[in-house]
Amino acid sequence: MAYRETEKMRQRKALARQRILDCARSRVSEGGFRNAQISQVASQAEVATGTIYRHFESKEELFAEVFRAATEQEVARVAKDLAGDGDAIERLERALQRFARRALRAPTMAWALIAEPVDPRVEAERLLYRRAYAELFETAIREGMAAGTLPAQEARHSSTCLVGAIAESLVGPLSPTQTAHHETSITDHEPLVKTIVGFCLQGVTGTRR
Amino acid sequence: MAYRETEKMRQRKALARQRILDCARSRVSEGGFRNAQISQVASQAEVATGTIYRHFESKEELFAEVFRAATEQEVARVAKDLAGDGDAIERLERALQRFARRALRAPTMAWALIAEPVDPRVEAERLLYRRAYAELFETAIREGMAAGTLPAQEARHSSTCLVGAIAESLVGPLSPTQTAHHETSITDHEPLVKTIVGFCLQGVTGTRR
DNA sequence: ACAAGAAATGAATGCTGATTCACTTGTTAT
DNA sequence: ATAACAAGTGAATCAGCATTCATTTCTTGT
Repeated sequence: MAYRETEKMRQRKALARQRILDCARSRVSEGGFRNAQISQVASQAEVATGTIYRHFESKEELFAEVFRAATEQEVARVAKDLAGDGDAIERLERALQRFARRALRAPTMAWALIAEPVDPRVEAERLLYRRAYAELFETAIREGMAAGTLPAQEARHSSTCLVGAIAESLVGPLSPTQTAHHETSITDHEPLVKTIVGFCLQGVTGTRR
Repeated sequence: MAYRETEKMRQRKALARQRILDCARSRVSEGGFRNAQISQVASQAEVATGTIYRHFESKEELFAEVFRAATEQEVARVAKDLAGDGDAIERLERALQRFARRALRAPTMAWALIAEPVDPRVEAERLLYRRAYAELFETAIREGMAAGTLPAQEARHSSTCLVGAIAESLVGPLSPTQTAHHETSITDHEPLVKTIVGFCLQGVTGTRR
């Protein structure tokens, strides 16, 4: 009996794993999932390609985890905004507004998370998180309905519409072709943000005919 | 001086080309773009794989054309509905409703067109057509604004929200995992359709705060 | 019927990365 | 120091398809 996994080793491994995840994420935030190859991630993380497979089942698994981590952060932020002060409408407004602004500030990553064509394993993760967003909004809508600030409606479907409206509105402005050139130009996105949020709130606040 | 392309030949070629397109489309409507391989299309069209390259630059080009044709049809239908009788609101309602119902009736094809991960050449086509839809809606919204049936708004952005809301709402119900099992079960989609349309109309008709 | 060329064929090739694995290096307990 | 085993390495392999191209089959005008 000689080698036994020790705490030190466990930490070192965890560290390496984290470093790989971080590098993968940084790769994605540069050029999207498309040009994040295993070999690149490996060299950036200063490990051999083979090592990556010691920490992750497969490429898809690795990137699914990258996706998960990145999106969890976003979901948490939205959740926080939705849990803040004010009535349901105000909270929805704040959450939507900030979400859109954050996305527009980190366009490549946002595009990768929202709209980039990805392989099925990662796409599955995306669907999961779209649902997560929708559920957060759904809860807020229900609260609004209970408090009487929002009219009766199918909260589930409304929230989905909301997610779709904001995602679609961002796709254009975020897409690499749009972003590529005037990377630095300070396009004023505020009108866009205002309309998106306006539309969404209307959709939710209006009374059904 | 011997062979000269004749009318008969030209027609025959056009026919073959069309048959290839049709088969490609049928492949897609079965399992999406993902499992539509050149070799399969070829065998279904009863030509050799090489022949396909006599008619199309590349796989992507072929499928971009499939996409174009399928989507053009849809765009035309929406355009027609938007050009019908009634005020802007009624026309928008009709167009949205029918669009959703058609999609839900042919889920695999709709999913391929709306949400399936596809390669860049085809994705480009998709963006184009999302824009086309948005522009149709935009026009309708402007007409409504001019006629006084709709309040002043950024028609461009509103229409994008509209496209997003409807697309997102359909993704869940259309996705293969949802569709696969209860293929035949007659899920009643009407409540969904009703909420989507309600949300969209609200988003467009409500007065800005 | 035949020559000149076009179109069709499909087996062989090529490409792009992900994945593997025989080997090297590192770690632990004695 | 050494045995026992784990972790790390990266060149070689593999896989899945798209694409090519030498060869065969078909068309046409004379």
